[in-house]
Amino acid sequence: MYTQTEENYLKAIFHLSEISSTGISTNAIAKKMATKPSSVTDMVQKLSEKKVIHYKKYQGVLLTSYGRKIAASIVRKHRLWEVFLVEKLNFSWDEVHEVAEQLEHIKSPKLTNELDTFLGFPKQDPHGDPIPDKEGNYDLLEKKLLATLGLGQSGICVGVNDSSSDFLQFLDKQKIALGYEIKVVGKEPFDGSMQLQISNREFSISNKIANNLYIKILPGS
Amino acid sequence: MYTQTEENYLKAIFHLSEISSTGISTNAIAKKMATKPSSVTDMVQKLSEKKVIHYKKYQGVLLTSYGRKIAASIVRKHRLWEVFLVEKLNFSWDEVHEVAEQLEHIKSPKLTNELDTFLGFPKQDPHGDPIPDKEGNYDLLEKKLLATLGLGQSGICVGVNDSSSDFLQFLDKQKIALGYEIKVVGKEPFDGSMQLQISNREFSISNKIANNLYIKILPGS
DNA sequence: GCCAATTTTTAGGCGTATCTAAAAATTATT
DNA sequence: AATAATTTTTAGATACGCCTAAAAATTGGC
Repeated sequence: MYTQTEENYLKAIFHLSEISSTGISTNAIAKKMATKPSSVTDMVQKLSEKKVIHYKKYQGVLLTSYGRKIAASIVRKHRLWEVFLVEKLNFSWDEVHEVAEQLEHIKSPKLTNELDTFLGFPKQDPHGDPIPDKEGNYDLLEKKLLATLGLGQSGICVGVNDSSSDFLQFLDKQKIALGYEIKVVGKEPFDGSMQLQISNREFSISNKIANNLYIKILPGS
Repeated sequence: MYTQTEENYLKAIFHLSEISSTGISTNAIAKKMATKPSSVTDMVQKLSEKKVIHYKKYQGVLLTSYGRKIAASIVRKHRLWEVFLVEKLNFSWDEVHEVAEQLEHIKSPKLTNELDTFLGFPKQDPHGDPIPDKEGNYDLLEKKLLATLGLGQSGICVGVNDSSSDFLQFLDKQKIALGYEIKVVGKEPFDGSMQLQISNREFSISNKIANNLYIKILPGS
């Protein structure tokens, strides 16, 4: 069994591993965990003894396959709870993270799997991130600019390129927000503008807008 | 903010207060928490500094009104989660406690209140214990012998007087179990036997049986 | 390839929550 | 009321997770 702190370190290393494929540095972990590098050294030595990470002095760490499985199960719980909070308890996109950080540490395989069933086996969380299955496997969703999507494709809005207040206010006015599912229902070759559908609402945006919105493609679209 | 351990001590003192109305002894708390009396002394000194209990050396402890409110909010969360687990996630009566012990420490007033709404503002948990409201108020349900119930009254089966295997096997055969709601639909003056209804199933039991089953009366019955 | 800058580790300390063993206070017995 | 039994508290120790300060190893610049 792992303490909440150990689980948080595993999760941090898991997320850092998704970016850099080399060994994860003590400093990188310290930054992510908002602690000091010396504390990280203490913890990675402990995690190494527990065989969940590979660690050699001064060489950074990597998850063992065992450690990766544990980390994935924590991420699975985190994202399932996020879906629950948004879909069943009227939480908004930006309120879920803090609570899910707590709920992800609840230890009960039955709870996790029944929750999964209750929610209808969702494949993505409200931010468009994939939910690992019981074995820890998940689909990597590709992040693209909205402008690159083809007709009929849909995805979840996950970020902006330009964060000027003009642009953010435009998004607000059009009721486009992170976490929304957007479907491309038309593309205008002449000016690159796009016809979009968000929850049965249709409207069009310019090419400039489409080049400033990041989207995660939903599989099978 | 309180640590999980502090919350568990508060809850233990809260439950012990429901029984004995005098000061709660160090030993009683140690027994309930499965720790040593010396550990309890350490903790009650800390809780006393935080003004959640009244404590004078060698004289036991009592919750302050502030402490009682905090304890009630933990019990509220525990029991709401129990309802959730049983009604939404197919947990059985006896599986919920361990998981609820973890879930009760999640800190998010919005979560608690939305959960309450989602569940339709239940007044009892699956064991028939009352769920405190936001202010920490709750109805005390009276525990009675089934034999003392009047015609038309109903309650939740919460315990047995006689735990001989003969008696427990009888309950099993009749499909009577803790947590079940029982309604009295007939009383026979001649031999004191009773006609019961459990989830649309009707059958009768002898007076001897009725004198060995504890029931919590549901308000308004 | 050497020296400086950076990163990482070690050493020693702190607060929490626990324990055991022993001392102090209370309660019960005669 | 004095002593015995019990309860409670204190004292000192341990594991966890964190810190600061200093030492050691690695990396980068010239």
